[in-house]
Parts: sequence; C-alpha cells; structure tokens
Amino acid sequence: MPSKKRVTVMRDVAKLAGVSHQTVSRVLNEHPNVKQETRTRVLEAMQSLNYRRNLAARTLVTRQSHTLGLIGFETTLFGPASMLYGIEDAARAAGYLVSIATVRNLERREVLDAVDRLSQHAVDGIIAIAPKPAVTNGLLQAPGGLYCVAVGGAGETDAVPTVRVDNAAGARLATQHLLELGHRTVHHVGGPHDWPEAQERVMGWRDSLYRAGAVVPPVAFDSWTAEWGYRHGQELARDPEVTAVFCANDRIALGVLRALHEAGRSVPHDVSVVGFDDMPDSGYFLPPLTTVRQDFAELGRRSLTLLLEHMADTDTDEPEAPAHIVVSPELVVRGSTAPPPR
Amino acid sequence: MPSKKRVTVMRDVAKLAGVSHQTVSRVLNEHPNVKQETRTRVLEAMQSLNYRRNLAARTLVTRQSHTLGLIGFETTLFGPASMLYGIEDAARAAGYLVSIATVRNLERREVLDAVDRLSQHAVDGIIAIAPKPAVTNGLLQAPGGLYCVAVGGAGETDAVPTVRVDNAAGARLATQHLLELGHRTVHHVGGPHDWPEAQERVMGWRDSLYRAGAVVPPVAFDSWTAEWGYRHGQELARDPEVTAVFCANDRIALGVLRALHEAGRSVPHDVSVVGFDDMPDSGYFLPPLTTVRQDFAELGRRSLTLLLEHMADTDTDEPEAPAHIVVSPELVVRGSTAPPPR
DNA sequence: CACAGTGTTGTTAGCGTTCACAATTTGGAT
DNA sequence: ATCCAAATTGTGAACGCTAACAACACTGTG
Repeated sequence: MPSKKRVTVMRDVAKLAGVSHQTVSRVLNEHPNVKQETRTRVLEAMQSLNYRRNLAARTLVTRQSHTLGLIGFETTLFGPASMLYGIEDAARAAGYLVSIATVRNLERREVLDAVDRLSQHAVDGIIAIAPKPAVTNGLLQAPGGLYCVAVGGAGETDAVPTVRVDNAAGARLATQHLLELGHRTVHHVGGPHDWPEAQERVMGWRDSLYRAGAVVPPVAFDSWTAEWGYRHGQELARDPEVTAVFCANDRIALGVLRALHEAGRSVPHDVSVVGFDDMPDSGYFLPPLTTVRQDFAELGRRSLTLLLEHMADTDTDEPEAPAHIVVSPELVVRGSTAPPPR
Repeated sequence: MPSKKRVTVMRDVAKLAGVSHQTVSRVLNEHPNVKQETRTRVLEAMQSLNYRRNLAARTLVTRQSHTLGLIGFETTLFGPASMLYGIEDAARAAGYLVSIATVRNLERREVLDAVDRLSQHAVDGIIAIAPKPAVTNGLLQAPGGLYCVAVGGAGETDAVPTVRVDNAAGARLATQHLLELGHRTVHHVGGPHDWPEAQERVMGWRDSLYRAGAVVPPVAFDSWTAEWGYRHGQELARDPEVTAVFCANDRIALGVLRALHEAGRSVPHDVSVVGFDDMPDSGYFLPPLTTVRQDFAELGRRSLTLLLEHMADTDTDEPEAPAHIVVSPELVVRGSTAPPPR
C-alpha cells in the first residue's frame, strides 16, 4: 500500500520558517507580540506548504468549535428556508459554520434529540426556528454553556432570547387596508389553530375590526396550505356578504383565489383578498396578491447577531434578561384588493 | 468567580465503573470483546454521570468528524431546499450531521471558498447542489481524501459522482403529452441559457418535436422567475398560432398563465400550459398546472447514499469510475392542458 | 554597568479520545 | 495440575493545537 502522505501540520510550518510551533500559533491567532518580519516569514511558509489549521485540535483545547447549530422545522418552505439563508449568511460573515438539525415534528422528543445531536458536535450556540413553544422549551434542556436563540413564530418566552415578526401588527395592516377601501367587514381564513403565529394574526385582525366597530365573522382554522384555502374558499364564495378576505398566509390565499374564481366571483371586483408573507411569486397570482411582507432573511440575520451578542456578554458579565427583537412587517398592495362592489 | 464545573469525561466514567478509560472507549465503540457484565456497568456509569463523548477529541485522532458538508445555491427556493432536507434526513439516519455553506453566486472563487470553509471544519465529505459546472469543477479542488458528490443540475461530469434528474426525459413527457392532445406544435419558454438543466429541457422538447415531425418554434431564455414567464407570455399571447406552451419550470408557467389570462386567452381552452418541478402549490394555480414532477428530497437522499458508498469503498478498494445516478421525473396531468381549439 | 521593563520567542503540559501493544484472566484440552 | 489460545482488560503514546510560563533579547534609566 502506498503510504498515505501526511498532511501539513503546524510543526512543519514552524520548521520551514525556522521558528517554534508556538510562534506559528501566535501568527494564526493574531497575537500582537510577533515581529513583523517573523510574521511574514511564517505566513509565507504557511502559503507554500498550503497549511490549514486543524479545527478539531483547536476545538479540543479552546472548547469553541466555531460552529453554530440550527434547529429547523419544515425547512422546505419559503419562510424557514429564507431564515436559514439569512442565518448562514450572517454566520459566515462572523466566521462561523452552521450545522443543521431538522425536526420532523414539534414533539418534545424530536426537539430534545436535535439539541442533543448538535451539542454532541460541540456547537457554540443554537438558533431554533421555533414556530411552537415546544421548541423553545426543548431549548431549555440544552446543556449549560450553550447559548440559544429562537427565531420566528412563538410569542415571547422569557426563557430564551427571541427574534420574531409582529404578526398582530401585520394582520392589522391587512385588515385596516381592507376597511379603508370601504369593506363593511373582513373575513379571515386561519392557519393551524395551535400555532402562535396563526393566533397572533387572528388577534390583530379581530382587534382592527373591533376598533372599527365592524362585525367579527367566525374564523376557521386548519393548516397553512393552498388546499385548505381552496376548501374553505368554496364556502366563503357561497356567501354573498363576503367582500373581503384576509388569509393567514399567501398559500391559503392562492387556494381562496382559485375557489372564488371557480365560483364565478371576480377578484378584486366582487371580493378582495389579502395574504401574508409575500412569497417570491405572490405578485404573479391571478390577480397579483396584496399581502403583508415579512423579511425572513433579515429575521435570520438578526437572530444570529443576537446569538453572538448573547454569547459575548454572558462571557464577561452576569446573565441578564433575555432580549426580544420584534420586526415590523409591511403591507404590499397589489391587484387583489379594491373597494367593495356597490 | 464561581469555578466552572468540569464536564464529565471518559476517565470519570471509568473510575465510577471501576475500569480503565480504554474499556469505556471500547463500550462506546461497540468493540466485541467486552464482557457483558462490564459493559452494563459502564453503561450505567455513563447514564448516571450523563456522559457525552467529546467529538472534537475523537475527530482529532480518528480524522473523521461525522459531519458532512453541503454546498448550496439559492437554497431559499423549493428545489434546493427540498434536496437539503432529503440530504439532512438521510445523513441523520446514517449518524452524520450536515454543515452548510451557501454560495451567493456560481463563480469559481465563491465555490472554492465554500469548499475551503468546509474542509477547514474537517467534514468527511461534501455534497454540492450543483446546477452549473463551475461548482463541480470547484469540487475537484477539494483536498485529497475528501469525497464529493454533485446533485441536481449539471450533465454528467466524469470527475465526480452525480445524482440528477433526467431533464430531457421530463421535457419529452411534457411535450408528448401536448402533442398527443392534438396540438400542432409546442412552444417553449426557457430558463437561463447557461444552466445545463435549462438546456437539457430544451433538448428533450426539441427532440420530441423532431420525432413528431412538428415545427420547432424559436426559444427564448432568461431566468427561472415568474416575472420572466409573464413578460414572455405577453408575447406568446399575441400569436394566435400558439396553442401549447411548455415552460422550463412552474414559476415561469405561473407568469405565463397570468399573461395569457390578461390577454383574454383562456387556459386550457385556447392555450395549454405545462410546467416543470411540481412545486407544492402548483395544483392550485388558475387553472391547476399540468407539470413534470421531480422528487427533490429523494434526489437528496440518493446523493447522500451515494456519497456514503463512495466513502466506504474508496476506503477499501482502489478508486473506480464515478457513478452517475439518473432519476426519472413523472408527468402530473392537471387542468392546464386540453386539446387545442378546433 | 547593573537593572527594570517591555517585546519577542521557546518549552512544556495538557485538552479527551483512540490506537497499538502489553498484561492479565479465562476456559478447555492435555 | 498444566499449558496454550482466546477473551478481556490495562498502559502509554499519539492526534494537533493553545495556555501558561520561562527564557531571552533589546531598550533606556539610574
């Protein structure tokens, strides 16, 4: 067997540069007290040997892996996938790598298992895309010294720092827009009833109706899918009183749009429809969808910043109350909304 | 300052169980020659001390991190996000964690940088979501002993094992379906011209037309977006000869659908439209979209399996020709296709 | 010219595992 | 009992890095 050629190691660099391995280490870690000339000599040696430091060895002694863990749920969907992107983007800029552990469902076991796998791999911190409290709670089980942040979804938990969108405010934006167009009231198609995000949107919607003194129609909950929007949309289409519909997300809105169309009710002339999220192609629905945009990638970036801050200041100071960042969504008006028919 | 409590280490377990640390290691690694009684004693000790093995130390000596790297491009889109999901799913089952490095563009530098970051972190192998050859080529720069697999996109490269969908076959499926419905010919809206996937779809489409002796209309390339579909759809809508349109993906199809609708041309009565991908909500477009489904998650899983095999058999045998797995897509017929108007 | 102070470099000892090998025990067969 | 082979366990040395301290330059000052 051909002997496997050994990879270059710190000592090789040291030898070539004519210094001790410790000096090489100092150059690598940008220690101030290294003579300029020595530094360049070492750097040249590293270059010519194509040296890469062994992170495992470094991790072993510093107890810092420069890797962050991400717990994700339904990461194939646009929202979570974008958060993931934002997180990775910011992590790379900060010199971290991101490892992912997706959970198949939101049961306690799954979440604990994910935390476990990540902590085995010695991640320095964890960001959880946490639409439901089960995830946040699972985070609390993380071994000491592991910093966690939850992003998206759940309302405030005092246990863990969070970054989230103000869903209620978004819902108010949507509802008020419709009311201002002159609609008597606004119907709502809810998401899954046990998701805090869905609940918050309901609350914002209801709140706006109350303030305007409008009738509050009943809400139905089910899921986040277009299929659900289609199914429930067929019912709404039968009721001639319905002139404005606010959907818990864009996918539901897509289904509602189709149901209304098939029932012969024109959007926006007969019925106005608003979504939530602003997915990439919502502007090309029939008609283009008025919706509430949330910047998922930005959410991800913010959560990473928060995690890093959290890690930095718990290093030096005593623990403090977890921070909560709330990002405001924004209304995007397109062709699916108009004044009600006279 | 309160002294940081030391974490339990192999020696602690050994002491409690009354054995040497090596025996603990053997239990952990399921070495056969450990007496049953000793094994249980050790396991109990691990349990009661809540011991977790330190992966960094293990990695240092075994040179295996049990981590796989993923190079991803445009991971917020459904396709890549789903592959990522499939990969992570299979990786977890095989006892691996997945670290991601997204690239912002497909330039050589970006790809090399991603490979570099991953190899610094000592991943055991890399899977690249590789729609363009630049990525595959970048992979070749990976340091020796790093196994790579490319998934999705590019045609066969002999350098690296690949897993991909048979885009040409998918395009033929779509085109033939339209021809069989009685359309004289089929128009095509291409993706970006420098993407092999887009090119393969063109070839499949053109191939079907040739065989059927149909006229081959000119193709326009641009991007994968609904905006492009809308823009080009407006042109197609003006041409009364156009009765069937095959789009390079579902998003483009969405834009085409809108353009046709706005031009007063009914789908499917006046014009039939077919997409490619089968995104989650394509079945709720107006009308529901006939499309070519590719199972992205399965693609991801297959690529992981391939990578693992590759890693295993290069361990034992001599290198062999890289394997290429090609997955067949499948036609999903929905309401956007019908016989041409008489 | 001794001396403190500072900047620069080298030496040694781990970090927590696994590996190679040595040492010990065990179980039959002689 | 006796001895060999197999099964089981222990010992010491890596793995490649950083931390802590020691050692050695140089300054400029008294």
